[in-house]
Amino acid sequence: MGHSQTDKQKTHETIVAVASRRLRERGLDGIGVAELMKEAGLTVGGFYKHFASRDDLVAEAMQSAFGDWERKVRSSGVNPADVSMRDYVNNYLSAEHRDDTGGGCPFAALSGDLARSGTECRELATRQISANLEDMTARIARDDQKAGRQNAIVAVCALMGAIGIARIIDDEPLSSEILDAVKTFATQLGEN
Amino acid sequence: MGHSQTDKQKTHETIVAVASRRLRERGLDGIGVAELMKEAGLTVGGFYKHFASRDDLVAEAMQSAFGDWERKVRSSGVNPADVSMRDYVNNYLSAEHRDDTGGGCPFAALSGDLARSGTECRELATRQISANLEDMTARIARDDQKAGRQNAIVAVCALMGAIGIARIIDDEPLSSEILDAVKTFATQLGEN
DNA sequence: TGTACATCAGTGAACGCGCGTTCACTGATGTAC
DNA sequence: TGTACATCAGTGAACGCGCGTTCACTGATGTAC
Repeated sequence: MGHSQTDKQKTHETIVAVASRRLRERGLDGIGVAELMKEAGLTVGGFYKHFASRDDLVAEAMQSAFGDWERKVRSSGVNPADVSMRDYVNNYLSAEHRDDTGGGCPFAALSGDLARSGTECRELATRQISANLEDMTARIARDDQKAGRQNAIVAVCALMGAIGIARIIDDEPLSSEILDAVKTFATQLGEN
Repeated sequence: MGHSQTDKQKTHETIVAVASRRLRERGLDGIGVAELMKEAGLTVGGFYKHFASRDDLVAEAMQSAFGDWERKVRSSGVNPADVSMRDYVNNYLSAEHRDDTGGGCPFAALSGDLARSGTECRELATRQISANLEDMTARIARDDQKAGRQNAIVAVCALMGAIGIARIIDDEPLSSEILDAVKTFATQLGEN
């Protein structure tokens, strides 16, 4: 291995990418440093050339997870800059999203962990939620602004709740029924 | 300490009660056996007179958490046997519930952990969710049965999602706004 | 009723394993002359 | 261009701590006579 700056940066990004997935899959303390480095094709010791501590990585991976998800959402619609309600809902409530926790919405995967985590993560998450609410409000073009905001909140909560519940349920038909019911509801909010 | 059966059973229940709260507060692997026993007023070693393993306790505490919550819900309304939508929603989306993860809805607290846990827990949780959906459907007395079921699903998802999000948010006004918006929406579903 | 013995919930030290972190070392790349 | 040296990403063994589990022991209660 070389030690040019770009090489190091690539390695860094690989570690963060692996962590970003695994943390969503197994929770914020669901994977160890050694295993993580192995999955990134490296060995334990090198970790501390990139991060001051495991917590440091978690914070960075969390940020990266929000970015990954945002990017995936934008690429899921016909118009990347402005994803329609229909596209957003079909993507969010798809069986693929339900079955790919590691590549999915960080809130749905980590709500419990986020609620318990430190100020830094909480502030980041709060900003992200605010942004999500504004995007959702934009998808609900209504005459009454106040009602639009309220519907946006309900939609965001219902979507996240639906994925959370659908992932718990040990019964495929019921799990799909939940995704579909919320899909129908939320899609209607986009039609006016 | 004596060793009569009732004494042992009381101790057992104390341990489970402490675990039931702490697991919801800190996640399924958020508390250690020693700390748990200390909070129950005991010492480590005695743990294995009651449980075969930590996993064994977690399973029992999970079951107990569902029971605790169910009991709390039934005691929150005017009529314990049949809690109205208004009572249910006001209880579920209260600041008290948001701020008392340990005494609150196990799904909202542990959705991530439950999705990752074993068959036993998943099956238990699935049964619980089915029951919750039926109760919610009963609260939404509609002419159209199919619409009632769908609205029940949306309501359950929105409630759970709202608490999850409200707990993450680091900004009291926004957190309350979310609870209130979903409260208004869900309460309306109960009025027909 | 009183006495001797058995039971077993609870004690607390000890064990072993896994995990985060440290550290001396390697060897490929970059720089100086 | 070629050579000697410096840098530093990555290695992998080792350390220390915490946690789940085990175990020999205690002492209060229950039972037998």
